[in-house]
Amino acid sequence: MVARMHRSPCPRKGRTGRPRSVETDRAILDATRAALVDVGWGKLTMSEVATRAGVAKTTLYRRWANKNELVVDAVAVLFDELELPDRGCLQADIEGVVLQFGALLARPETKTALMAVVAESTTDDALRERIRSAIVDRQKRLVLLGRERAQRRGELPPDGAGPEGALAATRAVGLIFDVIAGAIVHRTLVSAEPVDAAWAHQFSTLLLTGLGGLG
Amino acid sequence: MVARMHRSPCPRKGRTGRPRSVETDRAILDATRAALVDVGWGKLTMSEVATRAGVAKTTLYRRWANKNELVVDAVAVLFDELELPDRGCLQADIEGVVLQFGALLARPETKTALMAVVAESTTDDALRERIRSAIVDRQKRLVLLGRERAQRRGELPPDGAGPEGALAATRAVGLIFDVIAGAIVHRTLVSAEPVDAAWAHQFSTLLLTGLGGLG
Amino acid sequence: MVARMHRSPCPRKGRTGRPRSVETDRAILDATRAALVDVGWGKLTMSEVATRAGVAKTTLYRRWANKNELVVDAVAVLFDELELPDRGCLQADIEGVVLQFGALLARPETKTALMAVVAESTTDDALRERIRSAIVDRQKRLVLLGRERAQRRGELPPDGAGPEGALAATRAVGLIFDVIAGAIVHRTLVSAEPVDAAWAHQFSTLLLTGLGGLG
Amino acid sequence: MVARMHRSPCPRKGRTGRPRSVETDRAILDATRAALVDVGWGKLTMSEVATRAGVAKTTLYRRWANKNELVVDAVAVLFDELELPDRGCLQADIEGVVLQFGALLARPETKTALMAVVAESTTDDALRERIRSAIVDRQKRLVLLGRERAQRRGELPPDGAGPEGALAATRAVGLIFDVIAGAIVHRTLVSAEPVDAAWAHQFSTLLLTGLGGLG
DNA sequence: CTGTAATCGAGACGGTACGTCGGGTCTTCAA
DNA sequence: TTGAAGACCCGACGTACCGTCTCGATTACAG
Repeated sequence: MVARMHRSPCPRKGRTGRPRSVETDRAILDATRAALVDVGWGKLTMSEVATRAGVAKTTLYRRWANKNELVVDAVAVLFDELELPDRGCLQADIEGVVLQFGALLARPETKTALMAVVAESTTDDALRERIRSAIVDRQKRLVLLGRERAQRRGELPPDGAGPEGALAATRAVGLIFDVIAGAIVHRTLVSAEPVDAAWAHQFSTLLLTGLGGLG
Repeated sequence: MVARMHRSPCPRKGRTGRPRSVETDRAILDATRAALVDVGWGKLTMSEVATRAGVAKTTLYRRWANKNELVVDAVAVLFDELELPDRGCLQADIEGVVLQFGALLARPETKTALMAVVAESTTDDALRERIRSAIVDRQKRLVLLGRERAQRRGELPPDGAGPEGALAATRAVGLIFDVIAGAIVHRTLVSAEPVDAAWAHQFSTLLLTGLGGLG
Repeated sequence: MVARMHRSPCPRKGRTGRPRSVETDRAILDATRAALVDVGWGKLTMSEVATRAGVAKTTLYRRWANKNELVVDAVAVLFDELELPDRGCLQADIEGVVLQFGALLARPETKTALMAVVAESTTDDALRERIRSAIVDRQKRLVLLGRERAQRRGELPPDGAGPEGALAATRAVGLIFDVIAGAIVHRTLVSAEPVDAAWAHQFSTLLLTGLGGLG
Repeated sequence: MVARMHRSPCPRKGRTGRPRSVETDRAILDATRAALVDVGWGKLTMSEVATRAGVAKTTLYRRWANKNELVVDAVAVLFDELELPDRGCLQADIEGVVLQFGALLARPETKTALMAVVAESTTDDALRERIRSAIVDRQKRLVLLGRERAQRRGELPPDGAGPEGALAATRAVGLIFDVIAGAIVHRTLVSAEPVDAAWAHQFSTLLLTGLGGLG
């Protein structure tokens, strides 16, 4: 385990020396997103980000070990927007979150960066962990919440009792999450087609009633 | 439109001079995959590929315009393995293809490269087109085939008549493809968990019966 | 002209606030010389000096405007050792001072730093002035003293009378200084050979009797 | 001993690959001297040299390991100008070469760079060797030539016979070289005064007749 | 004593240059 | 014309120092 001094300045009491500027933090993340919009992930450079943020390259590297980690943090805050307002029934809830996530992925900064860092994470465990905690968990929470709400409404059967019931519930949440998020990502990035109301409706129908329901 | 002399050696009749070695082609693609396994997409370099293939960089660039296109071709051939043997019922067919695609994505060269080039394709139309023709269409074909087979078996309702029926069918195939491929990619790369028989079964059940069926 | 607050703490009367530590001054100059010995001029850094002196970089810059000036002062004190004991005759006096200066230049901190700051001084007038007052004048004084002593002994003709006599004397001192100091510096740094008793004798002979005396 | 691939491409017969451009060599050295004139040694950067030469930084580093070695080579060619025309008598010969060398050192590119690389050479043996072969030996040759000519004229006693005679001659040449070159360097750089005809005359007189002759 | 005004250690900061690396092109020679 | 070798231009990398700055914590001397 490397002695990571990056991130989390963690303003300890006995801290000496000049403290890190919090404005600088924000300026850098904002600049990163702006640069992603303009030049995309592939052409994104640390120098460019530094220049846009009005900051020295050194300052970037003091906080983030590399481009990947910076971008994860820059993009992560966008996922805080995601919410799950109660629209009365499960299908409406699903369509709502699908549209929200679709809109988020339609933004150029997300589109170009998200899969890139995921690809990098296949050979970088620290990065994968950062993605999980900064992005994935934020999304999974919504699936959990929606499922519980539907169970309260009686739209979905309650979790089985005992430990194996809890395990099955966890598995189900994982599966549903992969299906929903995966489908949206795939349509947006691979198929390159928009996640609109029509698609969201068709998708939610499939999810609720299975393949037979599509006809 | 750039004057693409790349790819498609297309052995024209009146072609003069020394012909390109086909062994060289294979050696390069093999070296590319081997390098992907060892260093991942992020650290992959053209020089490295050239060295491994025992070939000069010039030779690479004579055949592929850039790193992205080379990698797409190197990975694309792996997708030729995918088949859809008739296992008797729709659910078994789905589970079979899910496991096949899961196994393919479990290979490090696919895992690290696929999403990387997809990410690049968000800012490179030529690359997106190459991905579509070399990879996506190969997969979509399987969805189409499986659906037709299930319709012949009576497991799924037949396409509606007339042009709007055909359109609905196309939409359905697109949706199903995004759901299946998206779920597998997401589980493998983002959730970083294996696509095994249990998961394949649970997923196919969800797909066939909808959320309610999970309980 | 910049408002130089550097150097010369000059304990003014009405001075309030915490006074500068004099021990710190010494510690810094010692650390500078030690660092020069270890890493040479080219690799010398202010941070390194600060660390060795157990002092913050700020403290250095409060006292010296830059690396050059610090090094000049650090090296200058070494030139205070130079003396001109009366050895009875001019040649012995010359050989004595030549050996002293040779020994001084043989020290690694002097060797590596002296010509470096001289080189810098070609594009920095303030630095040249500092070198002149801190180093050059200390040496020139010896030439002046030796010449006067030799004139008293009758080994050299007295200065001519009147203003043009004084001018000629000044010119002669400058010339002699350049010849002696230059020869020693050149032998040490460029020819990279030692200034030992034999060389000192041969050199003093040349100086006293001219080229013909070498045979 | 490091495997130095720098310099001396040494166009071997069986050489493959694109050969190094000789024009590039010249362009770089010219650019180096021009940059020295404009910004001085201290502010000289490899990037600046590369830009001026219309060349990539990589190309510089392929040929020279660092700034010091590049500058030595760039300055060295200037020393090829030095000659020793026969002016009839020893004193005139000396004054001629003194003025030539003085003029050379008065050029800003020489002034700022020469002592800088000499200073660096105190902690870099490879650099010292390069300086010796590229610069020092070119100058020493002139001393040797002048001495022989004066001996033929009868202005200086001939070398003693036998091996100890040869040794003494070598020592004398070394001494004379250090005295002449050292005096000129010292006057130019340290005393910062010009080497003009008057000084050259006074200096040559001192060299020929000794200190007594100055009166 | 107590406030004021400096000093001090620590370290963040904006810069500038470093020396290296990789991408993609071009040049030479041999096959 | 292909192909190997490698020079070349370009641009980004991540690091190292520079000299400045902002902190909080110490001092001395003045009132």
